[in-house]
Amino acid sequence: MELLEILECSPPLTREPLDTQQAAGVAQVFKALGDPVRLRILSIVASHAGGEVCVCDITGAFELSQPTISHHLKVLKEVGLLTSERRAPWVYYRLVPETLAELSALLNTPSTV
Amino acid sequence: MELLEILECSPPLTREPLDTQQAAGVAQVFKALGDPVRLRILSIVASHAGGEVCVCDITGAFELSQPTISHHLKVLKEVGLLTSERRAPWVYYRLVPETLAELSALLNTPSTV
DNA sequence: GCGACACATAGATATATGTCAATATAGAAC
DNA sequence: GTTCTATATTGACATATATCTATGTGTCGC
Repeated sequence: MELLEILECSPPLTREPLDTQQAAGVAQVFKALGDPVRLRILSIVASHAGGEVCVCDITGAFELSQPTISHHLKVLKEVGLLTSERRAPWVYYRLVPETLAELSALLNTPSTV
Repeated sequence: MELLEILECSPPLTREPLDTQQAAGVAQVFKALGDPVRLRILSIVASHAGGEVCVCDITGAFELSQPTISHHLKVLKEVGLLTSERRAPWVYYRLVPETLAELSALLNTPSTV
C-alpha cells in the first residue's frame, strides 16, 4: 500500500485512534520530517519560487557532504514528500503538496484556536 | 526557548526556508510523531471523549511493557504535545491542542488542494 | 571514445532510539 | 508505619540512523 493512500484514509488524530497499519505508515512520514536537515531541505524546496530546486542549490545551503544531502533527499522522496526529475546534467526536486496537505489535515484540531 | 514558542514563530514550510534553530525545534516535535506507538498513543488521547486518558487505559491498548509506554508518554510530554496530571492513584494525560494546531499550520499549503 | 561534471550508491562508524527487566517513587487504605 | 496499586526511572542491549569517504552512474562537450 502506498504511503499517500494510507495518509488519505487515516482519520485526524483528534477524531479517532489510528489503527496499527495507519500508525506505521503515518509514522514513516513524520519520521522523515523529524530531522532538522530534512526539514530545512523540504522548506527550501517547498518555498522556492517556480516550485523546483536543483540539488546543487540545496547542497550549497549546508555544510554537509553531497552524499549526505543525497541521502536526505532520498528519504523525503521515499515517503512521498518530494519528487525528482533529471534534466540536463542536473536533477530537480519538487514538492508533492498533496502529501503535505494530508499531514496537515491529520493534525487538524476541531477547535483550531 | 520553549518548543511551542519555536513552533509559533516558524513560518509555514511553503512560505520560506526554516532557519537552523527553527528546524531543530520543529524536528524535535516531528521526531516525537515519528513512532507508530507514540502516534497511536497521541490519537487515543486526542480523540478521547472528555479530553483526558488514564495511563492504565493506554497500556491496556498495547502489548508493550508499562515502562515502554511510560517512556513514550514522557517523549510526547517533553515536546509539548501532552500534559499530565496526577489524581488519586492515577495519572491522566491530556492533549495540548495548541501544539497540534501549530504543527498543522506549519504544514499548510497555500493551495490546499 | 574520453574527460568533466552532477548526482547516487555502497560501506563503515559513531551515536541515537525502542524495548525490556529490575527497581524506585507517590499516594491511598489499613 | 506497612502494604498495595499505579506510574516513573534506571540500566542494558539490539537495532536504526546520520554522517563520512570512496566509488559508481548518467550526461554533456570535445
